[in-house]
Amino acid sequence: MSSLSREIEKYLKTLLENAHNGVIEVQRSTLSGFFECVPSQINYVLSTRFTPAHGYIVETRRGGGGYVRIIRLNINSNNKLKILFDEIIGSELTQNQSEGLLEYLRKEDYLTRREAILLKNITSENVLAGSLPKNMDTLRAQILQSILATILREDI
Amino acid sequence: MSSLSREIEKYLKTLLENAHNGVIEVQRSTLSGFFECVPSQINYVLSTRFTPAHGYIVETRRGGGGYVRIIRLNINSNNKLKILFDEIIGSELTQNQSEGLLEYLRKEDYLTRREAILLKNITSENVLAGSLPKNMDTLRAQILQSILATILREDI
DNA sequence: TATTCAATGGTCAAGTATGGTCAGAAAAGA
DNA sequence: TCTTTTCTGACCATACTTGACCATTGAATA
Repeated sequence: MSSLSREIEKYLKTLLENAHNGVIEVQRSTLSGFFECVPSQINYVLSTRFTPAHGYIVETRRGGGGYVRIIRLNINSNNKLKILFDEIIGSELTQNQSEGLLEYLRKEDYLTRREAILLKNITSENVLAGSLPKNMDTLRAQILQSILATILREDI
Repeated sequence: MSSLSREIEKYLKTLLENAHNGVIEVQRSTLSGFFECVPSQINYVLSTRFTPAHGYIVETRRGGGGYVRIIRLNINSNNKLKILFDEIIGSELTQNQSEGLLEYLRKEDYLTRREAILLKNITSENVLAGSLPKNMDTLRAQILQSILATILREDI
């Protein structure tokens, strides 16, 4: 059972796929009308799935003729990779953010599908389990275990 | 008399049999409703019968539209990996050991050269730095940093 | 020009829908 | 009986949805 947010996300990403320059413009009210939800639902989707960490920038404008513009970042054109790198140094990333970033790197073909899955699993809660492991060697074992499990998967 | 846990286990494994790619998705609440038990019973079954050691990976998501995804591992054809896997469970690995293991996986063509490098860097002392990071989000940032650094390398 | 106001979009907190954890009770097995 | 496994329920964490109220913009109007 997919959530509304996921539907809206999918819809927007389809629009972006079909846009030649990786930019789309929509109206918040129109979108929310289409999906029969409150307008702020759109904001929720944007703020959880179209952040810079996910590889997107959102620009908006209020008032008459207002709009929501979603821009998919393209690494090649503006050295985004190095910028990302700098931004991430010394920072913290939630699972959602790191997942988004890996997905982005995948989409930009900096990672293969398998690489992305490997890395996503490693940075997931299950591996970096809720509580911090006692020491680095334990953590390493958990990571290697995750790697082996991924290699063993039938569906990739 | 078969226990409820065994029933649930059997049920899930039947579903997996009928799934094409060894992956199924269920909802915890639906399942517990079906078997008329408390939701946490499902967790019990998952954690006692669908662990990586048993040949399964479980991925979950909370919140609206949440799910429990069970992925069957392909252990039949890969005895060597399975043995390795069992050895690692609950153990600890020094950097040297994990590097050796990755090297082995590379040599046996379970990993590409690039994958091996990515993973080796992640499990190196520099990333999983001597002292444990303050929290998971910090650790994730360190890992992503390492990934980006590897991607940026021109020699692979 | 200054003011007003309709048309947009933004924020935030509360409510709902999932799933997770853990400790102790109950049941089963040795 | 003693131990292990199973079951239960109270409490927790995360993700999604909704609605009341706020802010900005541009066009119409005074």
